[in-house]
Amino acid sequence: MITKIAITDDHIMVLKGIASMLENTEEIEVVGLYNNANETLEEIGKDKPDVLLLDINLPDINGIDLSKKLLKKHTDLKIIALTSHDDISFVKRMLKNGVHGYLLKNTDKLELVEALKTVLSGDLYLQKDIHKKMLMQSTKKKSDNGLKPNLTRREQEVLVAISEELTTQEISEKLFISPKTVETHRMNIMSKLGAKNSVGIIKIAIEKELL
Amino acid sequence: MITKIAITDDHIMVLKGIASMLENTEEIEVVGLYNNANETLEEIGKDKPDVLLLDINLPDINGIDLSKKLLKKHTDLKIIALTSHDDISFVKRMLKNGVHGYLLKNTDKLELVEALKTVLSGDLYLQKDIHKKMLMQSTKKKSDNGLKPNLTRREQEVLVAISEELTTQEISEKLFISPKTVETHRMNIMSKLGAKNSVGIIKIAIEKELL
DNA sequence: TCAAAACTAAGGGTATTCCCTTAATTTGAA
DNA sequence: TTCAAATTAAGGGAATACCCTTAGTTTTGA
Repeated sequence: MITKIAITDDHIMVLKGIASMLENTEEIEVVGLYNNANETLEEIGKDKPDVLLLDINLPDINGIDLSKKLLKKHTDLKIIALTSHDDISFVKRMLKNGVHGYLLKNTDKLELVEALKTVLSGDLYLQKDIHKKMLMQSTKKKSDNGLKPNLTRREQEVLVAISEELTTQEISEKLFISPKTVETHRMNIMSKLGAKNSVGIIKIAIEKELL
Repeated sequence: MITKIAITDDHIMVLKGIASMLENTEEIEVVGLYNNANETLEEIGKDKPDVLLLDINLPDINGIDLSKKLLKKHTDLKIIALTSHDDISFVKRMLKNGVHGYLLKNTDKLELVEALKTVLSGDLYLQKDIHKKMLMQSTKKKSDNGLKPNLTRREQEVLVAISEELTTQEISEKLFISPKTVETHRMNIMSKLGAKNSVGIIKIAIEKELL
């Protein structure tokens, strides 16, 4: 079973570099080399690669939109994102859009073949370095949340009720307290969370995982 | 430089298994073996390990709370979580709580040493299998959200403004449209998302990643 | 046991949201 | 070009949220 590969990158060096790395490999055939997004969209239909190595930074269309479009038309296509370095935010969004893996451009042949295998088997391929960065980033963000404001038991109950889209009246009936009391609690919650209104309460509560 | 290791696990087999795996290794010294959380909390102060291999499923205290407590007292301690298999949700929460790595219990010596090195150098160690699962899970969840209701461009802008805790008046000034138009958009957003009020809009928008 | 924190409640406004309807104008895709 | 979708806008009223203050009661931890 021969695997057909295509590559999209606006730097010819990269294009030829990867192609030559794969040329001497059995089981792998390079069927297409594209310089930009539009060329990719036009030619991929006739080349029919199994896997596309896709540079994220393209001159015409950004990698996110391009991969979305490609995957809509070619549902069987596997896409591996190529990144130069620090565009981790892009990688995250591309993964959400159904991209199957990502690689740094300084990847050696061994890892490249490994990535191709993984992706073809249906799994996601996730290069170590970037993966670590992603997790570091996400854990940093979450610990960056600051201290959890400590809401009282009652405030917590009111918070949950607000998040259930209940009105003050309905909350008061649910908790068997006066609507005025509910309002007091809501005001205190707003002040503790630094929210301007109930929308802010919910936004911050979800952020800080109070719900 | 000798690295001091301690291990907490309620299964003696596991405890001795890991200990013996590491015994013949230079540079690594096992300084403590603990059967449960309380024993760990009591003894770790005098054993002073550099790294603690910590089983998540303990009889007395759960791994999340334990690691939180340990890291509060011993800020230099590195903790690697040991998981039996499918408790990925726990792993996520432990990472948030500052744990430095996690390993499956069927890890071989090589990977264990690799994990120790990584963690000691200040990085996170993330075993491939679990890592993949985590990403699969998170991408699955995100596509599982049901169809994204397709808000129009303008509705999207209004949505963002609402999430910024702006009032109708403020939104109208930001977008250079009448307050009445903003209200119309908000009503349409509510109807499209199935929300009862702005709180619901934000809750659902965050859930479905429209923000 | 005793003070602090939490919970309760209300008055009295003002501001904002919610709801329904109708309709003119603009935009985008077939 | 043409028609549907999107954007704009308004009237008008009821409902709800927001804001500030004060204050009695209950719970709880030191």
